[in-house]
Amino acid sequence: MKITIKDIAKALNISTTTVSKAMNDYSDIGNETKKKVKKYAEKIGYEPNIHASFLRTKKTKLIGIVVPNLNTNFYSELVASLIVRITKNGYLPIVLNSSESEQVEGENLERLMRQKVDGIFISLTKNTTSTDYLTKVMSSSSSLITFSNTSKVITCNKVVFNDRAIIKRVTEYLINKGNSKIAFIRKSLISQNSINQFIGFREAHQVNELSIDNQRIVVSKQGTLSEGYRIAKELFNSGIQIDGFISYNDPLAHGAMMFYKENGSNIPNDIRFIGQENSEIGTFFSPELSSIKQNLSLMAEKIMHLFLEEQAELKQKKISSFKREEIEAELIERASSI
Amino acid sequence: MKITIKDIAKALNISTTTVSKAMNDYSDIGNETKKKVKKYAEKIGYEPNIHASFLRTKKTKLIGIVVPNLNTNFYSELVASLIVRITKNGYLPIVLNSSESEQVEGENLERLMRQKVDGIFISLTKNTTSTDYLTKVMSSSSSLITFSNTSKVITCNKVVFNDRAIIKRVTEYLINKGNSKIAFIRKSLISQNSINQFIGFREAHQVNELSIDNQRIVVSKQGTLSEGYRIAKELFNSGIQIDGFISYNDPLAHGAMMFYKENGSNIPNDIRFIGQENSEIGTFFSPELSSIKQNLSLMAEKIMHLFLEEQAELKQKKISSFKREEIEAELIERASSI
DNA sequence: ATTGTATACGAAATCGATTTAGTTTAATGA
DNA sequence: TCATTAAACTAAATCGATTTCGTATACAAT
Repeated sequence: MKITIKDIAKALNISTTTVSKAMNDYSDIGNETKKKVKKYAEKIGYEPNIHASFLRTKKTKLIGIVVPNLNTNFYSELVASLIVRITKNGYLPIVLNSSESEQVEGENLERLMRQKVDGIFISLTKNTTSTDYLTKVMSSSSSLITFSNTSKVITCNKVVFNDRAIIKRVTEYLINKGNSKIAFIRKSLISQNSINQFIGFREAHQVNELSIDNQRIVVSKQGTLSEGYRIAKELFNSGIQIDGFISYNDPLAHGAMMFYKENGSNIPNDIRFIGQENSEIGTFFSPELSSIKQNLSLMAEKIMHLFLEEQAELKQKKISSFKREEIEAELIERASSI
Repeated sequence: MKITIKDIAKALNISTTTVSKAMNDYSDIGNETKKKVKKYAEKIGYEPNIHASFLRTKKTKLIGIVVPNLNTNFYSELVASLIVRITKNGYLPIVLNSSESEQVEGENLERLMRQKVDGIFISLTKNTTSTDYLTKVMSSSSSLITFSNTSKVITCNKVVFNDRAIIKRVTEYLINKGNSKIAFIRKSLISQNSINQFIGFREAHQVNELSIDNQRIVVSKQGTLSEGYRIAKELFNSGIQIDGFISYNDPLAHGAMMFYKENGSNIPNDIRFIGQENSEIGTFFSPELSSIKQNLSLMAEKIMHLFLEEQAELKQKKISSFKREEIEAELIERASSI
């Protein structure tokens, strides 16, 4: 709240215009002057007032991040990874959490648009169906990048994992080991993320001419250890036999594995288990859990790259087309599925 | 980037001054006019440009949150809780992660000061020793609130758990059950948080005229399941006997418990275990883990309250004194320590 | 009739930068 | 020599609000 370009101008006996231009490397300012200004600015600790410059440039150097549930390993790690990249590039992240509520998600987007952030990175909640707010963002001044869980309907920049392909691959991997009664635990019936995974699951069955029993397809909202245990118990008590188990995270697989272990099943011979997110808990208890590992750091990298690319194109007034990046996830094979 | 007070002024045939004053409920504007202005503003979807108003008011309606490690259940839940309160009160959170690096922490504080946020909520890394940056913040325009892990040296608003008292209570609880060789796993030797806990641990021993064997005091950086297991193994292999175990989180206690279970120890009869953070993993495996539960939501509430209080006082130009809030943590007693 | 006092409103300055549209000076070219 | 051009700089407008200081009107009090 102290030092302004006026102070520099006065001290160096030049105009504020020159100071501003020198700081921003305009070509019509002499090199000598530039050096002089920058040196003096550095010396007295001048820092441009971002809010003042916004009025003319319309750039806030702010990026909004919206996630469905910050309080999960997956998203807290992904957000942490994004924060690093955002700050490294001179931006600041406004982080908002939708708590899996479509309404809160909409409010969050409105808040960010009101703040006139330069970009919005969003992963949708598993319940989101409407794309009204996203469309609003598209026609606002903030550039939009959807990631992880996005929408098929809207046309915009997207960075996703190869959900369909990896689940297809993993399912076939189980089928090839002789498993034909595979349980599949999904996050929701609506989210694109989950739909893609299920398509992969289905394709693997089709290719191998196996049918899917819908009784083995379960939606789990909590995604906790205890829910995994409960789901396994219910399958068992209902007499629904399984010889394979794929879930959308590790705690679910682990909880289910606990139940079947207690029940005398031999893992992996009787049932093979595969989780996702490759968390520590998977590696710690016996047998170690196979898990699909998503490279969160790479996803963060791609998101930031896409954003910076778009900013550069905007500057040159090029019309940029929307891109879709797909990131390879991989199976970490451990004792639970060998 | 569209509708401004000018548009409203023109449409209603009044001055921009009147519009601005009406929107901000100045007393020298008639009620009729206020209603008219607000109604029209609502109708055309006017929203004040925050950056423009900053120039005069010096208020950004931005709050910075700095945590040592976002990628933990503890902090991601606490941050999520803070975000809710911050947005509910018309502010927006800039979330930064220090990754347990004192240097990054300093950079984060500088970024937030440059952005001229109205407030900074920070929990220090476990390595932070210098308070230079905090002092800088104190003399800046942002009001500072330190929480969870703060510094003894600096004078500012603080919201902490009753670390000393709860650990003293829990330690005495074990002592009263006949345990005298209690292992204590701490986060660091430097952080105030950890120091306070250790003081409580020591006091409990002093009151009960027991001595502490330093070999049973271990610093764990990772705080993971596997590290808990490893620590237990090392204690055992070094011939250091224990009959109680208190750690700064649940995975550590759980990992250690696993080792001793494998080793034929009877829990809780031979060794009693107490973790912290009351996570799901603690309740799931047998025996269920006793854990100290911190009310993160209440902490978030207190932090926000302190901030709003200070803002109100600033407005009235009252000199506010610094407050220190202490939040009660409680022991959730389960099978591992009965 | 004159003064005083609320009440309701507005002109213009201001916050701290950027940017447009010149201006000055010196060098170049025909 | 005179017109051009390039390089280096600046005055002033601008972004979109807030705030200070004044003014006009109506009404009550003296």
